[in-house]
Amino acid sequence: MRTLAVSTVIFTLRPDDSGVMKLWLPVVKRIRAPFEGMWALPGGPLREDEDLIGACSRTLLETTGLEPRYLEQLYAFGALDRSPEGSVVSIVYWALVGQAETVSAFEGENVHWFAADDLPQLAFDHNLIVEYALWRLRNKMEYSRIAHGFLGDTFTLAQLREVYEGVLGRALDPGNFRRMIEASGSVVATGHRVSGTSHRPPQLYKYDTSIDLTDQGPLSALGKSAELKKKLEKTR
Amino acid sequence: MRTLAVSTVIFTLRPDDSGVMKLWLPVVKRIRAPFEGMWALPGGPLREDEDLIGACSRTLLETTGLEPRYLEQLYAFGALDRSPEGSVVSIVYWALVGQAETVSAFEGENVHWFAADDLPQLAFDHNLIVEYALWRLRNKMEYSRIAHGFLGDTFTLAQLREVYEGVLGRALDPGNFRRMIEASGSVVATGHRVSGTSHRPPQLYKYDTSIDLTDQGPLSALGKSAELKKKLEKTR
DNA sequence: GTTAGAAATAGTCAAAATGACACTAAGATA
DNA sequence: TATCTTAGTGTCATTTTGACTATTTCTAAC
Repeated sequence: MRTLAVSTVIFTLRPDDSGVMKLWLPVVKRIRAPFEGMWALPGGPLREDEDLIGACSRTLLETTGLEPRYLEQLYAFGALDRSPEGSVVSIVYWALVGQAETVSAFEGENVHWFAADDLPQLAFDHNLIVEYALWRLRNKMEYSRIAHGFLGDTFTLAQLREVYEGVLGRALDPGNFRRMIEASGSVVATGHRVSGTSHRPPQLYKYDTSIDLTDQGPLSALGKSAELKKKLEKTR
Repeated sequence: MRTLAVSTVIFTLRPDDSGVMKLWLPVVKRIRAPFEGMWALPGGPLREDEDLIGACSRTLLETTGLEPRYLEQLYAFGALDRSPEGSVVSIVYWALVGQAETVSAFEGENVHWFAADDLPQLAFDHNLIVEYALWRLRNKMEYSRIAHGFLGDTFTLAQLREVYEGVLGRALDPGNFRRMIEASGSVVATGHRVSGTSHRPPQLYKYDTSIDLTDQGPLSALGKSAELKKKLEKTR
């Protein structure tokens, strides 16, 4: 029988030396063959009694200490030559964590964070998987609201814009960005402002939770019909 | 160990009584428990020596006689309560076949085609899976070129438009559709025309194969990201 | 032949969306 | 009080989109 495992690509945003937001991700050191000693995506085999996303959350917490707020299936990799020993089908998820959550993450001998555009050689086909996850993240950025996966409950439009800029890798016009976000109606002003800045205090916003546009796979894709959505909750 | 299987949702387009194109898909009768006697998506367990897409093509050919021209991974379903007996992780693919290819398909006792919007109760969570595949198909229609998966090598713009209309479920303006397709540059005129129509003879087109925009998963997504992104920006 | 019908193809026009950029507002700080 | 910095607003030209109109080119009916 083929081995069945899960892995996760988890992204966070960190400012680099020049203050520009960049994508970073954690990898763990492999402690056994194949690829012993190399960096690899966190993950592990699926247990008898758990579903895919459960295995994902568990292995992620065990290996990195992270509990991402956004977790979505990326792809099932099942090429025969993926692993030099035995053949493994990996269901890969991708996730977003805010900077705040990363402080509770392990970091040291066995867990290390790299900039997504400066990764070392990883075990298996994990470099390819990261490339694909990056492509998906950037793509999804343009038509969904996943950006808040990087942010806290409230945020300024400048922070939201920095997320977009970091992910898309280019600067965006503040005025046009504001117009775009306001037109989407995905965000509501809290009425509060940030004080202590050396300039005009920005307003704090939060996501409008009355609508959810993030694609959590088949489970939320059919958001239009309420009954279907209810039915789907059960299959989760 | 969990059982690992593949299934496929295969779509084709057929005109209904009033000539409007509708989506149809084949299902096979289950010959053993669970859900014995019910209709289910074609598929089967993964063999030791084959990869995911290979298993998919094989089971599809064995059960329905179909060899789709477009085959893409949809999702991995792994909820614990999917199956009443044992727990199964299904890697589901979705596929498109042209009307011409469907003549070689089996049809009878054990294989039956249904209109996608008029499906019976299927085994397992297969109705849910079809819903998701439909959503993906419609979505993908708007930013990629999968439409030609339904067509032959050459086609008129009216035929291409009928594909879009059938999938999206609404009529499209012929003039605007032509403008959109021509602007995308995805299609080139062959110089030939269809004769024998009772009106002005339409030109035959073929897909510009110098670019391939269909997303065949992570393997082809790379290297084409620039074009894809450009395309995506255009369609937004 | 001539003409009606039907779809192919081309063209028009206003509304909406987008991108570049200027301008005003409101705080901290020197 | 002047200056700096970002928040937030407004403008304008260009592009895109949707709804329509007009013209072309065939077959079939007359």
